Amino acid sequence: MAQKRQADAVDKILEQWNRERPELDVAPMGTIGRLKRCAALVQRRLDEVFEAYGMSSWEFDVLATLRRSGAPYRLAPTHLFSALMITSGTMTHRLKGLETRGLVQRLANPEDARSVLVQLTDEGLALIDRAVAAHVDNERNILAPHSAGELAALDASLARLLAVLEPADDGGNNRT
Amino acid sequence: MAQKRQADAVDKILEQWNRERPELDVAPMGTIGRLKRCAALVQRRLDEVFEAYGMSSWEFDVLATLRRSGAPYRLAPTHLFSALMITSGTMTHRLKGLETRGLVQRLANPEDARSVLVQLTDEGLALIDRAVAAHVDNERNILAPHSAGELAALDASLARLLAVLEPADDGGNNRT
DNA sequence: GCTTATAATCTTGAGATCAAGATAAATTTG
DNA sequence: CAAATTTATCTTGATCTCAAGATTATAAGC
Repeated sequence: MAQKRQADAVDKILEQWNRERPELDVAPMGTIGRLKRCAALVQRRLDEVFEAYGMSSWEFDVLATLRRSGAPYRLAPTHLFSALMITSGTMTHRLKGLETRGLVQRLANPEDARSVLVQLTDEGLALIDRAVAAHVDNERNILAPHSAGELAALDASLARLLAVLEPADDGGNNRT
Repeated sequence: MAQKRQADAVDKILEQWNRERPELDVAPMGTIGRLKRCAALVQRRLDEVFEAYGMSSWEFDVLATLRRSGAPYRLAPTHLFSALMITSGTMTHRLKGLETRGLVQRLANPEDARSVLVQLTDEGLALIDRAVAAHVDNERNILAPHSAGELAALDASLARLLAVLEPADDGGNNRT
């Protein structure tokens, strides 16, 4: 048997349910509870670096999506909100803020007058290029306590879970 | 070597970064990206059941915390917002809504006039007792495509990650 | 070329959340 | 016991988000 690990916050929740509702098999709560809790705690650590670069998590997400699309760092809002799993209205709001800060600019799309193209400004490009390096370092630090083998196992497990969750996802945030 | 799995949305993001910033080792982005994406996709699935019971995710969380504390299903707001990783102001707002719906009631604490005790009403107890059973079933269905061995590996990996993340967490949402 | 349907973006209104601080009670210190 | 500190909750103001629908442009059918 594997070494018994110390009880964490999720184990305590499961114990409570076992006492109160012993007829329920709450094992799935453990796995999903840990998933959610890990994600929330990791997000807090990520936010620390974003704050150091004067941006919020959502600003990083938008700028990074434009940056990794490659020169000329230009995408339609529809592409952006689909990729980021948010609604079109939220995207409008985000772009307004980023444009006010001078990090992106909106250009008319010569091929489709309904749409618009969002492009990183020089300033936006410089900011995200610095921030993303610090961000990956931060992520590496967060994972640093784990061995390479542990990380490979975690990544493989999450990839299998994602493979099951993702096809069912229609990206259904689009508002038309 | 393990069988090569099909590329998922996160793999595509990593490929883009490798092309644009080949000097960065973005492997940590893969693991953390999958963690966040799995958590977001799972949340959507969970919300479907909450909606079927006329509640939102946060309402479920508060009622479930009270329920699993055991009879008389009564906790102080401080305990609740600490357990739920939210601020005190958010808790006040949540309790107002739940009290308006008649699912909880607020009682004066005879032992400490600064504080208040929140208790499930009969209606709140009946609702959460039905909802939690459906919720666990839903979680079981979400994980059903995976073998017992896969689930054990996922749970063990997440537990190790959580063990590293959790001690560093001071639960620092309290406003005083 | 009209008419209808589809598509892309933006607007509006409501709700959730946080940070900061206000209020008030209990506790500690001298 | 009075003052200062700590503790528990609530209030305020700002921001983010979504759902629904308005606006405008393109595409398809006839």
